[in-house]
Amino acid sequence: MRFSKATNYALHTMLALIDASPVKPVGVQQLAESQGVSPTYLSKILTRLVKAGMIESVSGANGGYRLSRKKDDITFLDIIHAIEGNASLFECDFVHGDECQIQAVMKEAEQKMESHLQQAKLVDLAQKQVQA
Amino acid sequence: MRFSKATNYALHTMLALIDASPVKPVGVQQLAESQGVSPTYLSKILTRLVKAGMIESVSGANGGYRLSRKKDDITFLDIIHAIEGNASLFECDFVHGDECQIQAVMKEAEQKMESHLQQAKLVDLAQKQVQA
DNA sequence: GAGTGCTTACTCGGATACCTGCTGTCCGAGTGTGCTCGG
DNA sequence: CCGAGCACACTCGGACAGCAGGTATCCGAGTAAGCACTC
Repeated sequence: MRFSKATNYALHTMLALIDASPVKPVGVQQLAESQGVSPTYLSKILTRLVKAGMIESVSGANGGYRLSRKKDDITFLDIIHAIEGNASLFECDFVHGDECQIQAVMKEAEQKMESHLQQAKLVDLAQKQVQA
Repeated sequence: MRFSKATNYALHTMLALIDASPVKPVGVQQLAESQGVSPTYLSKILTRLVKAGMIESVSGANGGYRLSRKKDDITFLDIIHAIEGNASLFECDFVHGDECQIQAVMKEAEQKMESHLQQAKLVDLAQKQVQA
């Protein structure tokens, strides 16, 4: 169980978009080049972020992607859920009486991680980079 | 990114072994039957737990598996690491200057989850089941 | 009665097959921008 | 000078291929317990 590379691409791309202008969109080619991914593949990933309502795409010449929310609203968890899905990390499909005690513990642990990711905002990292 | 079914099997099997006698081993067939898995597959999973030093196998007639540690020492994290591996959930293989800020946040979140899993012990669940 | 050997029950490990999901590519379609050309 | 039309740059979405890893099965080998049989 690992996070997919797509999640990594998505996080880095969002960070780049936060640093960029909120008005003028950034092209996929430029975003892909800075990460060493193929533009077509990155486009596929960004489509998921668009559907999640985090960014919006501008087609046509000088098109690209830009944020559709305020920077402050974007958490790690939002991006991860948009890419990986909202499904629980652990699912016990056995039929015990009542609920599975093991699953309960796993979900607690998962929520510990998620609460940290929900509190972490990408904009904080962007500011750090600017300061450096 | 999800936990594998093997992890679920391993956790349930360990819980069954904790409830069972610490001396007399439990056969794979019995363990597999209670979870609806094939014995050969479960055997493969348990081999990993053996290599991790959590249980030991007894071959021959009336053989099977039994704990090789004290019940109190067995945490969720031990089992998960034995099955899923110790690798980090998130790896950023890009070459930024210094370390990746994003990866740092992800590792913090991962550690939040792991610390919870390390503190959670299977023996507590076993007791709950006995009480019920 | 004791010891030897056979049968049986069980795990071990490797090899193998299947399938799902991630990763990545290709291509046709749609869309907006800017330029050109004719009136 | 103005507007229509064209070429270009760019994203969108589906279809498709490759690959890795999880899931599961099969089979031969090793091992210990229990029983029978012989001396």
